[in-house]
Amino acid sequence: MAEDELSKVFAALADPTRRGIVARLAVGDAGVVELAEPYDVSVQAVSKHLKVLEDAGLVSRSRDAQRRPCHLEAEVFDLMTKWIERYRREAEERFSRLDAVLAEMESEEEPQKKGAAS
Amino acid sequence: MAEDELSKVFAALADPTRRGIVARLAVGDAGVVELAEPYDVSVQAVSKHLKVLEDAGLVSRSRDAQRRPCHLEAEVFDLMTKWIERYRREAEERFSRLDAVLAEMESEEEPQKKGAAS
DNA sequence: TTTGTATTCAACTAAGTGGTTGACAAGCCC
DNA sequence: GGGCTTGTCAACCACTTAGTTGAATACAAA
Repeated sequence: MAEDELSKVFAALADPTRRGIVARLAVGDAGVVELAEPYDVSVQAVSKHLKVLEDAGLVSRSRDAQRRPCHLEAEVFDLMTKWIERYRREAEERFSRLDAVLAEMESEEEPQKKGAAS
Repeated sequence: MAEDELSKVFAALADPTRRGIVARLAVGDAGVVELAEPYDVSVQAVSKHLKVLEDAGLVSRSRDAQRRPCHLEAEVFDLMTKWIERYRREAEERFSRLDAVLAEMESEEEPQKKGAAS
């Protein structure tokens, strides 16, 4: 579940400009023009980036006259962190178990050839 | 630093097939054919996915006869986790400071109009 | 050596992405 | 209202990407 929401979040953060926007929004809400300033691209391009971030749930937007201030939604980060931590933990546990498993395999079965994953 | 290494890692994990491969590799090392089995794509396609993962530093490969077993490199996950946690923390801190800041702004300056980020 | 298996390389295609420019809507301010 | 600012929409372009098929490489086993 949340399978392709996760895809959207990762894809959104795969772009340095978008990560920069996130970094800036972590400091405080801002509008499109303001967010575009540090970059050498058009305001329209940044507007597109924001749509990607919004679609991924990383950013929400409100209304303030003509401005549409962008706000960073921190909760979505949890989704990523959970996914990452899960597999990192598994991989690390497996790594720390390696000696024991290897020793057991060698004594019980054939000397390791095809490996542990079937 | 590590700016576009981070891009590669995020981009690599933005694809559900590649996340599936990572999940599988967390259980144990495996070869290309084995990794391709659960998916409805050609072995060549999976080989390409593995190149992406390898290029992002998420996977390393060794030699075992004709096979090139893939191994999950857990360290790169730290890079992501650090980035994510940094901005999440900042955003959350800012959120929890919001009341105080707002009150101070209203009493000292004009009623909030353009916001805190300049 | 021939056959079979695992993997990659090459060329191609369809779709997606990040960028552009130009036009237009929405809203303040004079 | 007229002008300025903020932001989006539309059409277009260059490039990348995920997939395909077909041929080639590397090695084991017979």
